[in-house]
Amino acid sequence: MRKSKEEASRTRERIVAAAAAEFRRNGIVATGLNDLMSAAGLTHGGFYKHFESKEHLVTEACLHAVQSAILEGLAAAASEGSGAAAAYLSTGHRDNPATGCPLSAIGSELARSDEKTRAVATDGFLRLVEIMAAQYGKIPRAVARRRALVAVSTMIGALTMSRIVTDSDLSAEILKEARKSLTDR
Amino acid sequence: MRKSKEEASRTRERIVAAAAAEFRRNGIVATGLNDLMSAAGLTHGGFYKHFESKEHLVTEACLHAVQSAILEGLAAAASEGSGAAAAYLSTGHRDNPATGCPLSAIGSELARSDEKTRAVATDGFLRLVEIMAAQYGKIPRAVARRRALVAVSTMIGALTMSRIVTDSDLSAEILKEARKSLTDR
DNA sequence: TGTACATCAGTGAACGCGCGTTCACTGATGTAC
DNA sequence: TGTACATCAGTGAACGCGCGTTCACTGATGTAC
Repeated sequence: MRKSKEEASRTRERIVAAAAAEFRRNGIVATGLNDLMSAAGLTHGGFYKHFESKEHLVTEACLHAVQSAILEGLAAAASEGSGAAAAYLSTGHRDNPATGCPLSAIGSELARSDEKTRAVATDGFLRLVEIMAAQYGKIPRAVARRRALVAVSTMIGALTMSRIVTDSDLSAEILKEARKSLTDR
Repeated sequence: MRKSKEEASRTRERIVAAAAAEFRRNGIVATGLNDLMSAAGLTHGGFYKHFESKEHLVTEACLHAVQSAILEGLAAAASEGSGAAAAYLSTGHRDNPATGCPLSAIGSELARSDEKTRAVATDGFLRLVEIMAAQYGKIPRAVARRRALVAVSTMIGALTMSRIVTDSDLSAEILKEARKSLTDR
């Protein structure tokens, strides 16, 4: 039953993609390797042919999530004139954590993850900061960066809260007010 | 071994307090009832004399966390002139999630909790919003509320990120910039 | 007020279950000659 | 190029463990007379 190198690396990629989605959907701790491997169309036994441990997969899944989420964020920011903040603070993003920003979807779990995973998350955060800073036009780089640091914090906090809150009007209001405060300048 | 009503209700309170701390320290899913009962100085068997299920305890622990965190936040905001934002965005708060705001400590897990728990979290969020709004002086109530909605989102996002980030300078910078942007007005 | 009985807080063993991880096995792929 | 052998991706059963939950039991507390 050995698979070709090419097919094996595609399998590995499928596991990482499934993990990136499931972790964001259900949380890291709450997602079992069994569910994960089933989601990737495999049996659980083969997991350790690809990864040393669940912890290692978490790091890779986080990297995958950051990269795909950033790519979509960039695309949205480039195509619309409304910018990255509006795309980030949309109800579409709120309602689809599995394909969205991991900093919002699993933020409090990332804070308890190992150094490597947190380094990957840090990198993703800084890329988001740069995307925001790049939108501020002709102000000094350092000033734009500082403003973007706060803007991205607002985005992450607002999206997280919009998912917690039980009142759907309040949820929409949080997103709207955050959007307004980040785009009215 | 029956205990008096009074002692029993003190025991119950001890379990809730231990849960509130442990959930914020280690996360909800990652905290077992066994650890929790030990932390409260009991054996695990007695848990169901006080609570219907872990889920019910989560709701109560969240309420406890919200109330005590708010009380401390209020005290800090009242005593210092620097305001609630400065207290919230301090390194002391960042380094002690077990006694801090649950929205930052377990935000992404709260988003996946049941309706009741999320209602408690919503209430806590709105109280934080009111505390912030009350600091804005003589602007219309609705305007202050909208501004506070964004301010609290920024506080939650910035504190969460300051705990994720692997670079301690960056962590401090996130807190500092968020503090500046919320107090320089 | 004192006595007899019911209640129930807390203990500790046990339940089934799913977790992360390991392992013997299969058989197609890759490699060496 | 063809053949023989080693490699290893994936399977499925099994490992020990801790999870949330249940239960029989103990004995002090609460209650009824």
